[in-house]
Amino acid sequence: MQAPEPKHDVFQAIADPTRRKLLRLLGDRELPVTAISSHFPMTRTAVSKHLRILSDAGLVSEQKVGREKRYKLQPEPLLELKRWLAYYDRFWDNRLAVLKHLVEAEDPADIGPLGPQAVPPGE
Amino acid sequence: MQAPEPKHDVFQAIADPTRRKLLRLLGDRELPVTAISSHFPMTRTAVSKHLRILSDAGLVSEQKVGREKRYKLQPEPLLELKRWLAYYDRFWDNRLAVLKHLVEAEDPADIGPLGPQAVPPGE
DNA sequence: AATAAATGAAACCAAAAGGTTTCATATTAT
DNA sequence: ATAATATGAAACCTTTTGGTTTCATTTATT
Repeated sequence: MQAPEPKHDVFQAIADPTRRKLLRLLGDRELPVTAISSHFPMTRTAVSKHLRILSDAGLVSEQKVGREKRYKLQPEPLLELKRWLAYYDRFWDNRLAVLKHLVEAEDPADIGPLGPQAVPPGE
Repeated sequence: MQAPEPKHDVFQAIADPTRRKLLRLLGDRELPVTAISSHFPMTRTAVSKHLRILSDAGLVSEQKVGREKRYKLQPEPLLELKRWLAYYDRFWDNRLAVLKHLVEAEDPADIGPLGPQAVPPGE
């Protein structure tokens, strides 16, 4: 089997502010197009097109339920962005490392029951 | 003094693959336009315009030296992207945490004792 | 002083992006 | 069966984007 090779890449997908808002919205809840579009100052069709682009980039998944199609966040492709970004860590010096920590700071309770040891040996 | 309020945002700036290549190139070395453009299959003017967009987003700085203008990476605005991205850490589960660790390849001692993050306002 | 080099601005162009309205289709409700 | 709802496709429009060529300006070289 071959990799899906998305039509739109994640960099382009997140370039638009509407699409970034969509991702935020669909992280919380799984929603059909009409419900989604009520949050935006544009037509349902326009929102639908944005969703298509996000879907092409693998950032949302679609599930058809009766006559509606529910969209939900699929965060995995954002890892590519994270990887791209990680390259530039080397350019941030110690002053900025402070900010970096503030920004990255994870809730320790949110790491999950397995904790950091969940990473198998041999990494 | 007021914040510079960039004309182009970082999301849009990195959406173009040429501009991402430019950032990589200018991380290593500080270069004038003509030297830069030799790395790209387009005219010097086109490269110059891309540099302008990166400059507007604060991602490169310009220094005039004689008749040439040297460009260099300015990584700080990428922190905004990193902050935006950090929001989605909560959606990656343990399976993906493995990949995340592979991808980030950070010293575990570097994770630090900081508490939960403040989710930034805006998108 | 004359020439060459490095650059940006301007005018222009084709294609892509972001939006609209209209229409067709599938599914549910009455 | 009929009507209403949810959606995508199509055609269309305007603005932005990514590129070009040409020209003017500033700064070296010879």
